[in-house]
Amino acid sequence: MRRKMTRREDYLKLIYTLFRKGEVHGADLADALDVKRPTVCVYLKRLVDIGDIVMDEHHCVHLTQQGLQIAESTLDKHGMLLELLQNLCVPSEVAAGDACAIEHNISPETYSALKQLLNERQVNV
Amino acid sequence: MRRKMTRREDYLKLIYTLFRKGEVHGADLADALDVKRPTVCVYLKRLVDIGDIVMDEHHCVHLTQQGLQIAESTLDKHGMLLELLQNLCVPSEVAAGDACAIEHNISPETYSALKQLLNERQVNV
DNA sequence: TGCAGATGTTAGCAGCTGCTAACAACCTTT
DNA sequence: AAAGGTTGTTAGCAGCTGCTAACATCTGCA
Repeated sequence: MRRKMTRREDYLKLIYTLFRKGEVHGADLADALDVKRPTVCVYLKRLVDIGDIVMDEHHCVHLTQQGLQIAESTLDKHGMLLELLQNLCVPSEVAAGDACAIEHNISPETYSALKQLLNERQVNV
Repeated sequence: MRRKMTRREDYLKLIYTLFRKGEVHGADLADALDVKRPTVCVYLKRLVDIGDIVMDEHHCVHLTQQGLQIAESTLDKHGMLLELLQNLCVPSEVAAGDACAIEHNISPETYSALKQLLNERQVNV
């Protein structure tokens, strides 16, 4: 029943975001995810094995095509949920947390339905 | 960030539901949750420790006030999410799965906002 | 050059959730 | 009463995610 993509998606999402601002190191991820460096180090090796990322010679993290696809898909869901909740007047802080928790667990059908709902509401301002 | 109430809420929700139909045994829970009996047995002892349930002399499970409150709250969220998703034309099977995954992770603010949205949509049929 | 601080890595631990194997306890059925 | 089936329980294992302690590596500054 549970999809268990939470950790993987959280890492890839963050790597994608940080990458747009410059090089991505393990310590950056540890700070942003609020976990310790060893935790990140171990899991990054996992992501390399899975094929979501590659490490360059300076220990910088780079997304593969596969990792990029997952990151973008997750960020897309996150953005949609965040906008929708904000549109429904949920405070931004709370909406961000809920979007983050929900994004890993919605089916394509629910995604489409909520996105359409959001579009309708944004038109009817 | 994560609330980690998933397992507890799933058990209590199910116990509540099964209890309305008769006595609740570990084997019933194992069947319904699609896990093995030892898994249920061990976790039921945990729920007793936490104070969510009590076991009677025939090994039947009973919710305490605390467990009842959590079960009802979870079922309430589940029902709201299910109705909302169905209202948005998400197929019932899929909606049920998503409701189950989302129900453990929404803030009171989001709950209220979604419930209000559902009410508005049900009025405007 | 040499030290200090940041970063990466390894080893070992813990809690959660699940499993199988094995045994105990009970109940039916012959 | 013996045999078999269902249920409960215990022990030991595994995978996930996190931690600390300790060590290695690198980098910049004095």
